[in-house]
Amino acid sequence: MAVNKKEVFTQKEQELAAFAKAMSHPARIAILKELAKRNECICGEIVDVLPLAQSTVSQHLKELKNAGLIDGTVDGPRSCYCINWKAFEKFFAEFSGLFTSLKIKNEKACC
Amino acid sequence: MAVNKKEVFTQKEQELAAFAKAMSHPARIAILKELAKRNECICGEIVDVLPLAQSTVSQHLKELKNAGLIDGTVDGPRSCYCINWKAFEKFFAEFSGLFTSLKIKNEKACC
DNA sequence: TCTATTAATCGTATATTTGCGATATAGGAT
DNA sequence: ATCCTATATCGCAAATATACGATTAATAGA
Repeated sequence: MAVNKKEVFTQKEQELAAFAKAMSHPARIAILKELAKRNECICGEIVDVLPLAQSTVSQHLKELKNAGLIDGTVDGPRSCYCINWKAFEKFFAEFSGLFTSLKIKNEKACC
Repeated sequence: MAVNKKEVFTQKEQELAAFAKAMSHPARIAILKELAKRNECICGEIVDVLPLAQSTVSQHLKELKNAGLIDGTVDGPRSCYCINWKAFEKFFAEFSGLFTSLKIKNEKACC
């Protein structure tokens, strides 16, 4: 029975996992690239660039937004998405921190 | 219907997503921490430390192994897991590279 | 040889993710 | 007011992930 056991882990572990999860689909990585490529926020073109249906892209955008990696403002007929650099950098810094702390703990080679 | 569309993205995007996916569960992050903590590879204790059933831990270990993040050698009754630092560093470097390239492309603030 | 121990694998139940078409919504243009 | 365009949301189907107990496999020790 797939009871969700995620809450038994530390807050930090959950945060890092959530960040990784947001990045865990090639479509979302492609979306982030597209968002970064354009300076202005005319973001409707993402649908044209990606080989996915409009509704699917919209869903991926929503997930990125829920994860806090991007901001989006609905503006009636069109909407505007862009990367939330502050949040993104924070997540990335945490992620780097994890990596570094793992390495420090493991100076001795093992296998 | 949920046809797997991952292959329409670039190799790199798929690799990065796969790495992120491996890190996208708090249990797997906790496992990596435990593996890093111990210098020797007596890794049966991971099951004791984590609040999960033995079979579940085994499954997470398998996924980390499939992703290439850890090595594991079965040794009869007990088995030995440890982080594959070479691969891990490679993945992390790629991930950092993505982050950096996103930032470079987006010097101008947008929203 | 028999038994205990350790860990992988199988089977199963449930939850979540992915994807799409259809529909709803919300402004802009005519 | 009516139509057009761009997006979000809904409903559904299929695939994957998560979790566990039971079983199997493999070896170490009595």
